[in-house]
Amino acid sequence: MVSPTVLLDSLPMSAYRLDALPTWLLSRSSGRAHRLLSDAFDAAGARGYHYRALAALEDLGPASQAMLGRRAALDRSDVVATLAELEVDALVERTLDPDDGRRKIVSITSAGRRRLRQLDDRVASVQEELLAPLSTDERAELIRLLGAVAGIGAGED
Amino acid sequence: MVSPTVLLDSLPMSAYRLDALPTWLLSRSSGRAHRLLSDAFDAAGARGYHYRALAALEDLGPASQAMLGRRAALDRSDVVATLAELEVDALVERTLDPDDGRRKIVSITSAGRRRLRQLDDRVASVQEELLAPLSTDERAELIRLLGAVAGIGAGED
DNA sequence: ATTGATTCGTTGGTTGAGCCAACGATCTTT
DNA sequence: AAAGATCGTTGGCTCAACCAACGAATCAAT
Repeated sequence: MVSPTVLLDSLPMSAYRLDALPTWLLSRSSGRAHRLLSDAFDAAGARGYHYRALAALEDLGPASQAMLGRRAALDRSDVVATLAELEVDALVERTLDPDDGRRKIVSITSAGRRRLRQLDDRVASVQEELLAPLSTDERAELIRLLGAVAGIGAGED
Repeated sequence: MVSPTVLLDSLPMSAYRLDALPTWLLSRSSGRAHRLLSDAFDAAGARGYHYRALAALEDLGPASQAMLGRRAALDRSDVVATLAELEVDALVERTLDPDDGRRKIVSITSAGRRRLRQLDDRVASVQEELLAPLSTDERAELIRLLGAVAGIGAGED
């Protein structure tokens, strides 16, 4: 364990210590992102969980609810509720897994794909608005650094 | 308004679209940061609001509750509750502002400063753990980029 | 083959951060 | 003097995230 004061001393100084604190900056920018996304989603009558589920589903292909939950970072119980909502509009389908009686295989429907494309557009607009202060290179760098911090691609199944 | 598809096309590709989405990466890393901080704080019998208030107070010097709330991004009502909790342990003091009957001037006490130093150590450890995958240069760059995205230093009073 | 552990979907919760509305009191603006 | 803004305070609300427990099904290990 490195001495706790080492990092802060090497950080850019500000009149206000919070403004140089990575966790604080993360919290603030994530909060802003969340606000923008929320607005965009409920202007479309959707919620964040819907997008995460649909996007993960199209990427995964037909998958069990448990797999879907892992991929979209949704608790099992939240997957249940989310899928129930998506099923109302026939955006997803559930069938029993013939090879494993515990599982249900979830698939995105063509209506779901259409819906996902709508939401993708709105989500892309939010990225644009959020990253407006950054150049193209800076955006790519930010994504790379955040990926490392978030532990993406660092072997979870 | 830029076409929504422009950004995503210029982004690094991943097998899973969420993993290339800035808002998603922000949410994930912020979530991880929040979890680490929460654990650190309640191992010390504190909460995030306490640290934010104490840190902002030491930086600001004696300040009104409204000013404190703006600086620490706390709602007025949350400032009230937080200060009440801090006052129990005499970490802050409140006096009426002689120049403005609406205001109360809040000051951090020496006990508050001692407490803040404890929490600062724990917070620094969390930064270290969170940023472990990054080099020193990368950490500085991440802070810079997040500052821009969060709109820090972009003129709020 | 039976037992023990694990996984799956589901139900029914809890927590905490972030807000919002409204109020009386006080200041500021006109 | 009147109208509007700001202050601290009370009492709420929402939503993302998470947890515990359950019966059913599967898997692992003897």
